[in-house]
Amino acid sequence: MYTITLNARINVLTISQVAELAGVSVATISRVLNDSPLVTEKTKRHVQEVIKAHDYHPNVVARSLRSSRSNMMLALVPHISNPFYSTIVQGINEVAHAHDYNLLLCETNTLRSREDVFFSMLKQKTVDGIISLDPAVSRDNLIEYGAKYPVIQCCEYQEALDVPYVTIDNEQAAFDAVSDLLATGCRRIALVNAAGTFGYARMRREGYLRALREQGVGVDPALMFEYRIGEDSGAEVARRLLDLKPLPDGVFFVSDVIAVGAQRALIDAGVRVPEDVAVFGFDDIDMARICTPMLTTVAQPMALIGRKAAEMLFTLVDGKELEERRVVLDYAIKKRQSTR
Amino acid sequence: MYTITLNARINVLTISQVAELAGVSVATISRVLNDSPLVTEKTKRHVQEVIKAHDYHPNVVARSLRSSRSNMMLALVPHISNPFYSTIVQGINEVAHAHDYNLLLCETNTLRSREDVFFSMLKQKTVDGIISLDPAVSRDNLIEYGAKYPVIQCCEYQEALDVPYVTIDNEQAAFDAVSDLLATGCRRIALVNAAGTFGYARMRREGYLRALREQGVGVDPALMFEYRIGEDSGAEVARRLLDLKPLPDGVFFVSDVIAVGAQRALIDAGVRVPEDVAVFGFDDIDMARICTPMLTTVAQPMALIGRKAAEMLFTLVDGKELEERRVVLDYAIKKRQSTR
DNA sequence: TTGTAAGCGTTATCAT
DNA sequence: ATGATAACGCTTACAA
Repeated sequence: MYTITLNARINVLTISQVAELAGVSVATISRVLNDSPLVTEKTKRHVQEVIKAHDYHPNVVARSLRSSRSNMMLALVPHISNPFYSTIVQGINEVAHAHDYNLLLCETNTLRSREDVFFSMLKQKTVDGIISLDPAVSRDNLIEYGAKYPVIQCCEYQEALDVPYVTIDNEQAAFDAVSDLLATGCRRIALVNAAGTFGYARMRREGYLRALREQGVGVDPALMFEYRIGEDSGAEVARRLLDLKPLPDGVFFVSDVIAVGAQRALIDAGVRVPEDVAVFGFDDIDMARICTPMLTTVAQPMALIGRKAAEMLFTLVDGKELEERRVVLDYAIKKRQSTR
Repeated sequence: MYTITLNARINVLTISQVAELAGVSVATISRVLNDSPLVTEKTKRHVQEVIKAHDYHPNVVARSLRSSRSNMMLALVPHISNPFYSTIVQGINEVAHAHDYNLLLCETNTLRSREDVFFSMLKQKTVDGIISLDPAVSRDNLIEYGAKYPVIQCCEYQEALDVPYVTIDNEQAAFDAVSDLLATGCRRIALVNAAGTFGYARMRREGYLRALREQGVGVDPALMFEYRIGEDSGAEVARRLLDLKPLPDGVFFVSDVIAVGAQRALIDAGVRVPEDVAVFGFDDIDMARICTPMLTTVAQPMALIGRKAAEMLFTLVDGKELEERRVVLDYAIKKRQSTR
């Protein structure tokens, strides 16, 4: 005999109530719910009818506790309001929903303590996997959790760690961008880069240096800048650029967000773009096609990157082997008005 | 060879193991964990040391199953990559983290089926509360769930429903914007609005009409447009605007995202802004200060709106009474270059 | 003040 | 093929 206990707040059926309604055991209900082949077609149909008739939905928390599966994945981003990240997240979300998963959105604000909390959710099975978009993510967590749980590095990655990743060829993309700047006559090309602790920043700097070297253009350390993500704005970077005498004739920004802001400030200061200074961005966010002049940039396939990362994560979550542990997607140079 | 071992409980202590390590019962551990006053200072300290020494973290799923509290809240947004929403979400997130809560980010893509799934998480205690940013959210869900669970309407709201909300005075803001357009000489002012099914769209239209009426300017239905959120781009809207003969001398857009895109297309078509057509936006997203000409707009305090909504939600989650169930925050008119 | 034990709603392992 | 029942890890009466 089953006791029927109604939820205090609202009439939410439990599996045992459904069992009683259907005249079978909870085990049978559970089997139908999980598509077990051990149920006759007849009882299966009957149970499904009862479930439908009473609008029963299994309790996901209980299921998660018992089965150690949460149907939830986590995306680690530095700041969600950054359009570069939010577009990738949209791609991740598409795939997550297709797999009947939900996305826990976690902003680290590049704080280590936050990050630790999020990674520990893997142990607890609060989430089944993590996609890290955070370039500041710690090696330790990546090593510790990446070895035991589904973890994918997205965009930023640490090669040595054997944690699967999806990215573009940052060095070559930067090389292409700077080569284009050189080909259109620039000779004093500034580099506005993220912190050198980030792999993508190092690789883009390599590409920048290789392009200069290949054209026999000398490197001027005074032209190489670093900005702090989430702290320095494009306008601030522009001020530092304007202090340069003479002005550079081209600037390669490793982020569109910074590029459009700096370009705006440069123009306000009377600089002509691209006549005085050519501006090259990176990412191809919406703003790049809306600012004036429209920004020449390296287009990253952001939604695709997100979708791919999510698909890789699900392969891991399903306990399968990844065909490619290192996925390098194509980028594209978008020539617009901010360069010659 | 690299294999992911799922369901393997590695290194994860349970409460009973900690109890054994500390030489007390699980109940005592639980009491320490939950700050119960029924534990002596001495045992409390001892237990805390053991917890710290072994890096024990309670399993949140089990806790959630038992206590019907998930420490998770849900934000319902139409599209996360829309900068207006992502900035509000950032505000929500700040408060959530301060309360030791996590944010489940749910994109409805304005799909009813999605929405239903998310609301039903309240029943299951998968989430403790919902903040809806979706203007297309259904009355039914708001009524059904709003009466029984913590639900806050954010920006968009349905007055009649008695579900608490935070917003700005949309009618007055639109009135102010259009009045400014009129004051600077515009007489043929177009309205580019969201679907009339949305409350904020109706209220902004009211403000538009009141401003015209007050200045004795006739209303021309041919100047009133509707775009579909997430489908029509600013460029498409601009095309429809360009079909108008003669062109309007001012346009009031109820969304910056559409305004900056349309302005860009207008300029590309040879229209001078603001000389030929003045452009007024709404929201004050980052792009508004970066596009050329810089966009005159109604600034909504997005991060503040998000924070306020989250605080209200927590009041409800804590079972307390809301001091204000209808919060109307201040907006500000930002005059920039796109109007005269 | 501390311990014992009964759930929370599932899934999975036994029997039958 | 189906049913009874023991976990999953925690909170909380109720006992001691």
